[in-house]
Amino acid sequence: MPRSKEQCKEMREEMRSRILHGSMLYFARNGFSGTKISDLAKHIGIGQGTIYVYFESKEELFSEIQKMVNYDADIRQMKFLSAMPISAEKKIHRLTNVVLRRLKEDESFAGMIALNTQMLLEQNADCAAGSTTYQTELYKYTARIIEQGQKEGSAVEGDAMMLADYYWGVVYLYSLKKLFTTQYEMIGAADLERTVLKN
Amino acid sequence: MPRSKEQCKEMREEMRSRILHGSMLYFARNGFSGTKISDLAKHIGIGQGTIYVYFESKEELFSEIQKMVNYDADIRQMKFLSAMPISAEKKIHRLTNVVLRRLKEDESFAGMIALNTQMLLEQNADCAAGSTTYQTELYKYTARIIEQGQKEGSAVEGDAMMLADYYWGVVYLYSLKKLFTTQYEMIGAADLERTVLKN
Amino acid sequence: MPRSKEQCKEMREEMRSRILHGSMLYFARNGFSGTKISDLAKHIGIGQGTIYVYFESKEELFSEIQKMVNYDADIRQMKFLSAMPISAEKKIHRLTNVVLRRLKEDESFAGMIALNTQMLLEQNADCAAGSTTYQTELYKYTARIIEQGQKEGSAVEGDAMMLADYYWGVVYLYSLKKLFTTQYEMIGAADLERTVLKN
Amino acid sequence: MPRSKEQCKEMREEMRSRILHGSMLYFARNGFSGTKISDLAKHIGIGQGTIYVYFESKEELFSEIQKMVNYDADIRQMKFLSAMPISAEKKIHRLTNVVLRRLKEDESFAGMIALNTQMLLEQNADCAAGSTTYQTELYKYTARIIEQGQKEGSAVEGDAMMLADYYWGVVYLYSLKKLFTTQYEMIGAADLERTVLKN
DNA sequence: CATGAATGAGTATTCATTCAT
DNA sequence: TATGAATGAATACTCATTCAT
Repeated sequence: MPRSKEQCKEMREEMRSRILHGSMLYFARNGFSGTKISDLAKHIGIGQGTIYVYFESKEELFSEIQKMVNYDADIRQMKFLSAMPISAEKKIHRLTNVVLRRLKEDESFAGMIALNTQMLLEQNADCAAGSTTYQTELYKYTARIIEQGQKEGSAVEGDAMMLADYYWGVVYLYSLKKLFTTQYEMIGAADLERTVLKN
Repeated sequence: MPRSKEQCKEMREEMRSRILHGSMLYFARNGFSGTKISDLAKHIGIGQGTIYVYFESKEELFSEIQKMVNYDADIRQMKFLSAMPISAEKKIHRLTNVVLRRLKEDESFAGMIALNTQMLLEQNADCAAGSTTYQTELYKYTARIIEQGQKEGSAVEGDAMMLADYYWGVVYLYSLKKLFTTQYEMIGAADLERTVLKN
Repeated sequence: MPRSKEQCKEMREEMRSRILHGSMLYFARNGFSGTKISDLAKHIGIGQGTIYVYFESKEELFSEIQKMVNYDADIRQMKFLSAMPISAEKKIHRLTNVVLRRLKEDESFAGMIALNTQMLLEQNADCAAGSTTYQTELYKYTARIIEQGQKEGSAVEGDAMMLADYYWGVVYLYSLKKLFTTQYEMIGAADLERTVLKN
Repeated sequence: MPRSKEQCKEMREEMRSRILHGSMLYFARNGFSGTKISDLAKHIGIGQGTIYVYFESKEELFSEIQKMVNYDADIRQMKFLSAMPISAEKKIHRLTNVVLRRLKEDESFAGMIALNTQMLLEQNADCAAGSTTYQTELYKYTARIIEQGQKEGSAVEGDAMMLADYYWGVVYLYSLKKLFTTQYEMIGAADLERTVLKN
């Protein structure tokens, strides 16, 4: 018995994660059918077969990536933010700052947003209400903040859910820019906030 | 030879156009690699071989579609609009009304916007300045209107080209909604205009 | 080095034998290409790599199995039996009893017969007279008994070698039944003997 | 519209049949996992893709072959034979003659028998009573003849179904010889009949 | 011209084999 | 020595493209 069970499991977890993370941007950029397993493996720096040690099929890999990008740390933060005892305007400032900073620094964040939003789009097409609670949860808390802002007079009028959708839609838009264009100009906080805030 | 040359040519033109239009939404929805010629042909209601009578390859078909959606009627209108002797605010109102009406009524318009924007995104990635003058022309005239608005005090501050890009980005966003989701809520004129107009 | 060389060698021999025996039925049932090393290892209860410590390749393992099932204890017994000073009928009774008893009790025997016969079949196909002396030796002594029986009037007429082949063919047949079917009815001695004996 | 619908359908039927028949012997000889689609296609003289125009997968092709070799012309003949107003001995003579003649002349017949019997063997293993009514039907009518023979005193004693199984088992045995060996000696009628007939 | 059956290059997936531990 | 994770050559399967009708 060469390696301890624990070491083994750790290694497995690590490789699985490596594949998952290494694939995410690839899928986000090229879509499902535009992504070749052979390219993917080369890009990650592993053999093609290795992918099939960890995932049943290309489809399963993709679906696991979708699950991964759905992870709820963000949701909890949003829930927390929405419940804070500060003005909606401030909340939106904070949210916007966080979002734009991550978008600037972290390509993975852009990939996550892109995959999530695309999932949401395609899933609506299927009318299969599916598992995409992530976005809707995120939207729900964002809408809550917007409603607070509407009461406080800082947010624009209109259906809060739709406005939340608008806000995150614009975030998606600039995620795409981050993913696809090399020389792009990131949106400014003021511009993004204008989707939901007056003035 | 019973039919005249003209009739023949007409028929050819008609079939070509049928393929082009029938493919556009398909490509807009599924992307290049997500679109199978066999599905496409079935969807259009013709044989697979027929496509190859009119187009050299899948790539040529796609590129012809891209050329088609680039057609310059829109550019001329924008040029005309930007040059009109009215306030920028009014111009933006008009533009927005036209855009939203077409988006509501016409799925093809959504497809056009989607394909154009995707082209722009991917092309930047390639750093091949390519043929996408369409968008940039459109953006240029939009930027011109925004600059006018900035002078008049109705438009928000910032780089006009970037704001134009933002405006059309949001239009792209709701084109995607139109294309993918069945039960979607179209953005309102006020929300769209807020990308570039104050208040 | 705590263990003696002998112990070591013994352990090696033991594992080698374990693999050989554990694989035999698997190959007999699923054939060469129907047998996966991974399944085999799982079935034996060892790691895949272990097999390659003892055998160069899947092919070598298979060929070693074929050698093993060819082992000559049986041939010597047959030689001995054929030379005994009793009637051919009695010899065939004895042979049949031994064969049917082993077939009933021992799945490995069925596997051995199956592999041997298949080897014989496929080898003829290759026209490579190969190493399968086993069967032919066995057949030779069986044929000798049959010839004796023909002189004594107890055996049916015809080419003795062909009748031997028939006899063992039927044994192969019921080996397959043993290997593949759970609820099967083993052939009776009288039925088997009728391949070569009158009455 | 180039070809008439009928012509088209005919061509399809013909190619399907060509694949089916061209594959049968290949599968009978090499088994499922020993058969490569690429080899198969080369052997039939068609492109690999063509196979997938007619069959979903290698498995489906194999299962369609199994259905094909199950075809009931034989069953009807057996039913007819078993019901004829002649002695069981004569019936068995006729059956044996027909079977041996076909076995001699027609390799496909050998393939059919081989596939059918293997199916029967493996299916019993699965305990899935499956669709293999063919063999059991055949066995049933054979058993009926044997029972008649037992009453008439020409057939050996014992469970008629088991004897039928024995008879056809021997036919399987010589089918394998036909399929695998080039220089083989076909069993004689008397030898085959001795499985079920006295003397 | 229009078709869809046939094709093979390209892509996904499997599995015998290797190798670090 | 024994292991099982990693590998890539081999294999199954797909799909853009061709071509006979």
